[in-house]
Amino acid sequence: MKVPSSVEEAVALQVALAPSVVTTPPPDFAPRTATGLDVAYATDSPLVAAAVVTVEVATGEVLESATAVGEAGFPYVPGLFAFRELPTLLEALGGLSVAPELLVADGHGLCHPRRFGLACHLGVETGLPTFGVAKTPIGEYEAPADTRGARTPLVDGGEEVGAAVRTQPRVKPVFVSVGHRIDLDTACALSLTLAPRFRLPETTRQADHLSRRTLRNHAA
DNA sequence: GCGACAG
DNA sequence: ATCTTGTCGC
Repeated sequence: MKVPSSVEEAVALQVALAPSVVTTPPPDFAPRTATGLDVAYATDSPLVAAAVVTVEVATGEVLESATAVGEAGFPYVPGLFAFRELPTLLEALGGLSVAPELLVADGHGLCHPRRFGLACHLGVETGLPTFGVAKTPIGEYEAPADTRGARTPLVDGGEEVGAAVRTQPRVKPVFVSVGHRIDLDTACALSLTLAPRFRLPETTRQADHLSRRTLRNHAA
């Protein structure tokens, strides 16, 4: 993947790619597995560790994982942070022996100023159904009822760009949005299925742990 | 000008 | 994102 050399170039790339996002799932889409992705950053170096973990949707059991270590070749700019993680994430994905059926990104998809967040970019780049689960919202929303499964619209610029989903009672909701080749209802349903016990889906939890462990091992 | 701003 | 101890709860 080619990393833009300027903010202007990065924005232009997002604007150019955004129209290729598909907001409809494949026919009879019922993934048996889901692959979570996350990246850990080093404190005092440009090193990043990416981890991808494939779990069985029905049980949460880990089936396979892969990692990659690289460098963040782009500064952190809100709205452009995908460019920091994408190259290393794609490299890690290449390490899997079984092709993913569905990607679950750690961040937003259509909930993005140009409707092309990390989850969209990952989806368009790989061609795979993808959605994003973020821990922090962009836009406005009303607090969902305090019941697992409760959901309210996430609105940005007058558009519904995602949903606040309560995966656990008395716990802050997560923010789900479409990445590619999926619809919001399916993404919300899968988010719930993948988070039977904790706030975040098992996919991102596993990927988060593995990326941190990979970064530590790399230092040592 | 000042604060906000996924990870 | 990352820097960090103890503490409450299952």
